[in-house]
Amino acid sequence: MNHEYSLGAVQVSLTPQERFEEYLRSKKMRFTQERRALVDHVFSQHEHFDANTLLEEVAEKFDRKSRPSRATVYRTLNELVEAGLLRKFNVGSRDVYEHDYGYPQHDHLHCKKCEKLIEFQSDALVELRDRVAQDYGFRVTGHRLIITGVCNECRTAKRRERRRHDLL
Amino acid sequence: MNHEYSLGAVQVSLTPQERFEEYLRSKKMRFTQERRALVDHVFSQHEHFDANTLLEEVAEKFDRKSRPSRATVYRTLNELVEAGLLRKFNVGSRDVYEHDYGYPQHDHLHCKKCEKLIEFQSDALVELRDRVAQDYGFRVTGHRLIITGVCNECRTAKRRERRRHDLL
DNA sequence: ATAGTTGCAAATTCTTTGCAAGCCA
DNA sequence: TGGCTTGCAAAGAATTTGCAACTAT
Repeated sequence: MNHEYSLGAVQVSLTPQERFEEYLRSKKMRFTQERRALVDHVFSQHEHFDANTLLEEVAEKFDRKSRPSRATVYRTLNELVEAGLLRKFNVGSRDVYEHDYGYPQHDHLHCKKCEKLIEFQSDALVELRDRVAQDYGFRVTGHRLIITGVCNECRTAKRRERRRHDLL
Repeated sequence: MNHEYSLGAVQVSLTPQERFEEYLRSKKMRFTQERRALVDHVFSQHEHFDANTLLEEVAEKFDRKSRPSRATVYRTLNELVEAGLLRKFNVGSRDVYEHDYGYPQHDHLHCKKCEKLIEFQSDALVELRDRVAQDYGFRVTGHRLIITGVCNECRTAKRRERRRHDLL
C-alpha cells in the first residue's frame, strides 16, 4: 500500500489480502486465484472505481487464461463489500467503490463538471450526525454525505474561458 | 396540499400543477392529460416513493383507458425532476423520489430494518457544508446526507423481543 | 474426495427508445 | 394542420444466476 492516501491511513493489523482470507475462512469460502488477483488489484491503487472500470482494468492486466470473468468480478466485489474491505455508494448514476478497510471515515465533494470525487474529513459532521440521531432515538451505524457542485479547477477553467470569450 | 408535511412548507406562488405547466410551456412541451394526472397524483401525498410504487398506484387509481403507460410514467418522472418539482435520490438499492417544489431543504435518517425515511433539518449542517466547500474552493450547488441505522420503533421492538426471549 | 468456484450464457431488473397512431395548441 | 405525445414492444444497460466443468482443501 505505497500509494497516495490523502487522508492518511488507519492502523490495521492485517493486509487487505489477509483480512479477506480470514473473512472467507469464517464463511467456509475459498481463497481462490481469482479472488486473490482481485483483492490485490483493487488495493494496489486508491482511486474510486466502478464495476465497469475494474472489468476493463482486469481485461487489460490479465491474459485471457488467467482473467477472472465478469461474473466473478461482480461476485467478488459483493464479497469485498460484505467483508468490509470496500464500500459502495452511488454518485449521480454510477455505483462507485472505495477502500474501507484501513482507511479513515470520510465524505465527498462531487464535481458535476469533471465527475471528480474529493475526500474530506470532518469530526464536526460526525458530532452533528450523532446529535441529530439522538434527537430521534435513532441508533446510527453510518452515514454518507455528498456535497455536489463545481470544483476549483473547473471553476477557474470556466472563468478563463469566459474571459477569453469577453476579449473576442 | 392538505397533507402532513413534517417540516412545514416553503412559500411558493404557484401550485405544482401550475409550475409544471409553466415549465412545459417554456420548453414548448404540452400539458397533456397524462402529465396532469401524474403531477396531481404525485403531489396529493407526501410520502417518498419509487417508480414502481407509482406505477402500481397509477394502475390501481386509473382504469385501463385513462391510465398513463409505463413509458409515460418514466418520462414524466424525469421531466418532474428536470422541472425541479421532484428530487430523486438513492437509498440502499432503491431510487426514491420526494417533493422538492414548495418543500424545505432537509436530509434523512434511513432505518435499515423497516426501510423508513425520517426527515430532519439542520442549519448547522448547511453551515458546515459551506465551510468545507470553501476550504476546497468548491462552489456548492447542493448536498445529500443520509444517516443509516435503526429507528426508535425498530429498536424498541427488538428490545421487547429480546426481553420476551430472556423470560422463556 | 468433495464441497465450494468458475465461466458461460441465459435470465433479471429497471429504464429508455423507435415508431405509428393519436392528441393538443 | 403540424408538431408534440402516447403506447407498445423491443432494445439497452447493469447485474445476477443456473449449471456443468473445475479446483482448493
